[in-house]
Amino acid sequence: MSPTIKDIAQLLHLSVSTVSKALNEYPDVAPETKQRVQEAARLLDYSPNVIAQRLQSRRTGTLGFVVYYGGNSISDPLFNELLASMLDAAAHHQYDLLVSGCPSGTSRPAAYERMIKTGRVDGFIVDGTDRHDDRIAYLCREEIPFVAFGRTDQNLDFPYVDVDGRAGVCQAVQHLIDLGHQRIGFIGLPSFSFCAHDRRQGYETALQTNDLPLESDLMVEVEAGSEENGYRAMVQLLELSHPPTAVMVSSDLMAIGALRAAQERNLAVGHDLALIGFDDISLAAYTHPPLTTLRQPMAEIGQRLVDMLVCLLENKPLPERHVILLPPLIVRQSSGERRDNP
Amino acid sequence: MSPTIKDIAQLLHLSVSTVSKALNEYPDVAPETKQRVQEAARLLDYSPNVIAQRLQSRRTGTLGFVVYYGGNSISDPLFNELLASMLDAAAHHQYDLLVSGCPSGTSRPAAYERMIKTGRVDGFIVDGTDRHDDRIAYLCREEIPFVAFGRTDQNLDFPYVDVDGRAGVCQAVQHLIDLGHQRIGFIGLPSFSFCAHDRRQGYETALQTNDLPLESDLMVEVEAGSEENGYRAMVQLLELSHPPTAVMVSSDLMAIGALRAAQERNLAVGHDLALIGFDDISLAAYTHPPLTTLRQPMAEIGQRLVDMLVCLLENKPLPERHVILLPPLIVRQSSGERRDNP
DNA sequence: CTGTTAGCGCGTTCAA
DNA sequence: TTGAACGCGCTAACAG
Repeated sequence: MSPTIKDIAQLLHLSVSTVSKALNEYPDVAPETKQRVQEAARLLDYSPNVIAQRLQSRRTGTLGFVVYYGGNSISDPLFNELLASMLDAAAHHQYDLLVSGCPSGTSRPAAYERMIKTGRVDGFIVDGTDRHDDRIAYLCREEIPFVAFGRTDQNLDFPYVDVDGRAGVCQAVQHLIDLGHQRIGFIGLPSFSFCAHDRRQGYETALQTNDLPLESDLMVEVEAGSEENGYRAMVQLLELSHPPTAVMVSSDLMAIGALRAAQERNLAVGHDLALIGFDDISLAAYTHPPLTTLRQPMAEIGQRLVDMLVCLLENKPLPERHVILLPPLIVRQSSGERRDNP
Repeated sequence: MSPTIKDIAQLLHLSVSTVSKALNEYPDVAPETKQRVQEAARLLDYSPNVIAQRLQSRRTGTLGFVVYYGGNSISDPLFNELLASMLDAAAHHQYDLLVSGCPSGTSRPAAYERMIKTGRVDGFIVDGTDRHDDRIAYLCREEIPFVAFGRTDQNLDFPYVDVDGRAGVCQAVQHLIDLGHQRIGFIGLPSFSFCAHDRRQGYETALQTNDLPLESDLMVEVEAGSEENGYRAMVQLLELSHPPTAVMVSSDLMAIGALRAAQERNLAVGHDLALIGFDDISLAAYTHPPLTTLRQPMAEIGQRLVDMLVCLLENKPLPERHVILLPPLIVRQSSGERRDNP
């Protein structure tokens, strides 16, 4: 086994507590013994047992992150980027990140309850909020530290980071209108999710601002943001007697499915049909044609989430309790050029 | 704070050890007291403190998984699927999964050393092996329990799960030859990685078996498996004075970049040019045209890795120490129809 | 069958 | 400046 403080103490004929102090830079220890202890620690290749430290400090130094296989959470291409940035930030603060699946069949709050009650983690990052989110409600009620990526429509005050999907989509749809489009379709994510609703509002706002009618035929809502569902939704729009000339799609994955549906009907996207996605996954630049989309700044989001949660856990004041980031519109070729009025 | 065994003991006027035994289903405790204890535990909503359990048992019940932001590990689209299946399997065995980034600037073995020496984890899953892998060498030397996804060319015996890239690519290239292709290009991953080398061997074997010449012009090796690099490699192949009529690409991400390069030159992939990828990421079915590729069975891989590691940690015999899975060839449209001989 | 005692490895009193 | 004593919450050995 790896050496303990006790081993160092015996080697140097010192007490365990003195060695502990020396290793933790306490002021009340002779410079000389401190030196000796630290040398011995290096010699024996000593590493503190974090389990023991955690038991005694009653803090785990661990952030919890619960993912859902079935849902959109882990299958989202941006998940990787989020995880990478959170790992980076957590390491920077000397925290571990415990990733846990939610066993299917159990309620979502139960997964969080288990992790916190058994003392595995000190707090949570919550990803992918719903408009009415039982996890958020639970965590607020129990006063468990957490930061969410996403807002809710519940009347609860909790710290979050979010992307302004409404403003983003509004800007994107305005871009389509500026290019000369009048019939613009919308493919939305399931509306129980907050961001789905948020993005849809951006679409509606943009149309209303430009005195364009809202037509329910032009708005399709899918069950999950897969390529398959994007494909199907696009087929549905293209089969309308009076199909749209442009479509705002709520995720890049769906946009790629939509692209394929258009291409199978020999529509040249970027010319016959304008398409805009959401996310800016790395593949978006490599579709044919490259996808115009709204970029989610995942690196910043992950870092902010972790920074905020660490503040909460260490009782430091939060610089900002609510962070809302604007997703920049990345114009590529799928949205096309200015169009002659029909 | 959440209640402890001590709280239950005081409530029932029992000793701490009796309560502990009752909760852990020890035989030497009166059925009646066991009943009372378990009722009280439910009443108080007791959960055991896993940190304390770990300290006393000297086992963390945690599997370690180190990822690299820079490398291919976390940015790989299959990473999600691997993680999901590992989480599922780990939960099934009652293990936690601690995901940790490798701080850039430190050596790779150092990340593993830190996790095991500080007692954060009991063992590791290692992903993305190199032909000469310093992590594997370290873990073998220190006799730290681990299972690798991937093999190495070092003379070390360790448990692993791997995909037979050689046989897979060989089959795919044979498929191209059977369709009538004679000039077949190859886009490979960096050859320090084992699987890159393995796949390349499959390509070479297939050509040799069919008495086709190996031409170094037709084999491109990139620095990392990104769309961008696939794009560039394909441009390089297409600019040859005598370009290939088919290309085997070592990853779907690169294949998507390659697809785009071909399309920009107005080549109809699946007709003018055949393309086969590797991985079968979910998007592969939604490119234009859909991508023929070799499927990596990630769900099975993740589960096997975890099952094996758990066996190792619990000193159970390993059913198989070396598992090699065949990647099935998924024929879609990018590889095209049978071709008239030129 | 139950309770007492001890110890996992560490940090933190408080005397000496 | 050092060390003895205690406790974090739990399990395990041994007495009773």
